[in-house]
Amino acid sequence: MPLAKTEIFEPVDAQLADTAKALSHPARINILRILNELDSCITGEIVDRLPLSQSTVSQHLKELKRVGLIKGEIEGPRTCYCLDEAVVEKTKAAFTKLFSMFKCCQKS
Amino acid sequence: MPLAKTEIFEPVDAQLADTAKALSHPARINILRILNELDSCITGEIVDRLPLSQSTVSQHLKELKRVGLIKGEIEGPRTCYCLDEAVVEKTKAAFTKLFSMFKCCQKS
DNA sequence: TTGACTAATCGTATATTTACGGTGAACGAT
DNA sequence: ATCGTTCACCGTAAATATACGATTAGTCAA
Repeated sequence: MPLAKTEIFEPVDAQLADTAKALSHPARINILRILNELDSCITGEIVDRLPLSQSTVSQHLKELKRVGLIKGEIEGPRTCYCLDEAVVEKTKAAFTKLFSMFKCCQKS
Repeated sequence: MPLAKTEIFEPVDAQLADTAKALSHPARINILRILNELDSCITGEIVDRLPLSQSTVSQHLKELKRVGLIKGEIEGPRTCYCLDEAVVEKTKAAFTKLFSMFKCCQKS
């Protein structure tokens, strides 16, 4: 990408697009499912449940953390991750708002 | 990316991630808004409304078409684009389902 | 048929993403 | 103090994504 023209657009759309980017890999959606199921867990536990290396999973966690969907808390030698419920709810609201904009979604 | 490991994951997540990828650029979200507003329009009209070149817009349209969110119909020398309402509604449902999975989104 | 117009595609440059193995910092236990 | 464990981060390689100008194919009007 030769120059990210992302700052030219509406902040609302830029933000939504950024969050969509974080959701644009199945591993990351999977991680969200895992964290929702277990409430909170250690990196290693997520690694065990995914067919990816530790370093790759760590990168995916970083991306989810970047957009705020998850929080990581250091507990001794481990890091304990969990969903940031406030951000998850806000994200849900943002997508709901996007889709409720469409005329075709207002009929039903 | 050295080997897309995307096929290892659940088809549901892969599909959702793929659609999220299409939504992961503000220009593409903008295009969806434009098509929703105008019901249908020509490529050139979209180009006029975006701060991007014709070829770049064409690429974004191609990506949206790839995941089915929009349809393009050739009308003489032009192409007329519009939302694929069925796919938009299905996509809305898919995201709603994802977010309704979260415990924190069930409380409210 | 020629000329103008539209838009997809090609080629190119650059940035980002995804994946991995390896390293190292931080912690806890012995 | 040393050792093992955990995991973030580095470097690297390959694939994709984003952007643009230029080209091409197609259509319509004159």
